Amino acid sequence: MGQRLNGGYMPRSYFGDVRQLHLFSEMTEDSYEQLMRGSYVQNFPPQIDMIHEGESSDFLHVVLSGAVELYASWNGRETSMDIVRPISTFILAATIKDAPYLMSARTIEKSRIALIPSQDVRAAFDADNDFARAIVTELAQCYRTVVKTHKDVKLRTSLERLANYLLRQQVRAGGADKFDLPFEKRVLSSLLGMTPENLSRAFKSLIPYGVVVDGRAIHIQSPSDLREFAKPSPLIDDRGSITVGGTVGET
Amino acid sequence: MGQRLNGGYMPRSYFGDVRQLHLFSEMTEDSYEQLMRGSYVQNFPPQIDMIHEGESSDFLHVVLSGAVELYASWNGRETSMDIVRPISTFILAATIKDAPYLMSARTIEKSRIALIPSQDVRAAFDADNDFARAIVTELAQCYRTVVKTHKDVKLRTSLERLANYLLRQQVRAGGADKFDLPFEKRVLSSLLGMTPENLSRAFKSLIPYGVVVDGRAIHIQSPSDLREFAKPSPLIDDRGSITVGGTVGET
DNA sequence: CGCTATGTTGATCCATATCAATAAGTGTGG
DNA sequence: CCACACTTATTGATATGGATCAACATAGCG
Repeated sequence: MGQRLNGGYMPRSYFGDVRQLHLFSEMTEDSYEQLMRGSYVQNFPPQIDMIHEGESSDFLHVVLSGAVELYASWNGRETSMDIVRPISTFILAATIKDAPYLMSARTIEKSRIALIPSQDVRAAFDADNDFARAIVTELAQCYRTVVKTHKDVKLRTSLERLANYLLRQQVRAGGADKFDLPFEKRVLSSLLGMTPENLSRAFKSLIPYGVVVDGRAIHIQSPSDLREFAKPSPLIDDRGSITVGGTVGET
Repeated sequence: MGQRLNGGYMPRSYFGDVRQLHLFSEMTEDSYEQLMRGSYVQNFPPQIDMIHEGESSDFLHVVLSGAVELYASWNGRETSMDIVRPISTFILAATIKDAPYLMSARTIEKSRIALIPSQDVRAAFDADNDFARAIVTELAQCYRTVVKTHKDVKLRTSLERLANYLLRQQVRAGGADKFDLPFEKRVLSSLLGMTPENLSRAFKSLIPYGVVVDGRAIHIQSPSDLREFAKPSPLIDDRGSITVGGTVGET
């Protein structure tokens, strides 16, 4: 403990950013100061591997800016599991259980990451009852999100997953009929469990439903047609949409 | 509240069975008595739907005997998500979040189920700090199990999933080279994300690796050959194996 | 401005689903 | 306890979603 890599101790200017997460907002000031004392902030360029599955979980990570891809590998294959955007934590479960990471993480953009020593998180968990309860809420949320993702994969074809993904993104874009994909199509294809080639063709297949694609720009010309095809369900597609500092919408 | 369906209040004879779950073992005697006071036990025949996805979560369920299939549906399709065996709880996350069930549940055998009113669970969660911490451990466990299942589906072919499933079952059977499938092949195929026809052919494809199947009886003649093909990974295949009252093996 | 990574398109292959028919269990009631 | 009925499992034939391989186009980026 105490070894500083780069970036040094966490500047107090970030204290507020991290604190606004549900996970930390109800902690006692004491516990929070204690946690931050051993934490630090690092800046990463894009495409940097931060953690690798199988390693022991030394830090709880908080994405302050940028974007992080969680992915998994087996037998030479690789798949994207989730994309984490500010301001959220990741690998909380591994931290709490003091168990190896189940997923790897790499930046997909230039990112600023807060690193909180796992043993400090566990100490706060033991000492602070409200923090323990906040972790329950967070983990229940994470659990339900993975269950939804798993239903998505097992119950839908790749075309249906894409259609529903676009509708979810439209919601995140505030309902606008034009928005940009938040990352490369290559990453999207892996996230949706398909190949880049298949994704390319899937976009084509959605033209009859009024989906127009130009690079990363998506135009949903006829939301009703797309919805009729996609048949979105709150039990799969309602994901916690984030407005900085608060989760909006029950999940 | 207070409406008794059938089975009446929980007989004290079950108090110990439920208490031995990690989830409840560290509760104060007070909180535990409080929880049990409003709970009851019901016996179900096989193939009975107990809860349906989308409903609000009125009870935390505990499987005391038998087996329960968690499954999910969308647009006329259905898939098995997990099988819950004694003694375990299910739908804890929905209970805690007071959110709708994401999965349905039906008995696959004659089963005895304890029903604990969700509001009592939430009350205990608020009042009992140790219980809150036990829930964290349980949810982290659940989360990691779903992540593993999701990796299994996204990274492996159906044949590879079957091979690894058999190896996991072998572990559960204490390493014996002969054991029985714990439920119908139809259910197994859905759990593994394939059709019954495909499962039937998959078993055939494993013959070269020394897998002999006769009804539900499995004989793994050459574990080393099967392992060489299946390439099991602790980051996917180590699932919490249960010895009544305790989880054995880190997950 | 050219290199390299990303994305598209076409041809083909493979895994898995579907449809159809049969066989084998399994449970139920006479 | 057996016979029937119904469900589950197997097997074969075929269809299809999606992967792979290959070539080319395009877009970022240094």
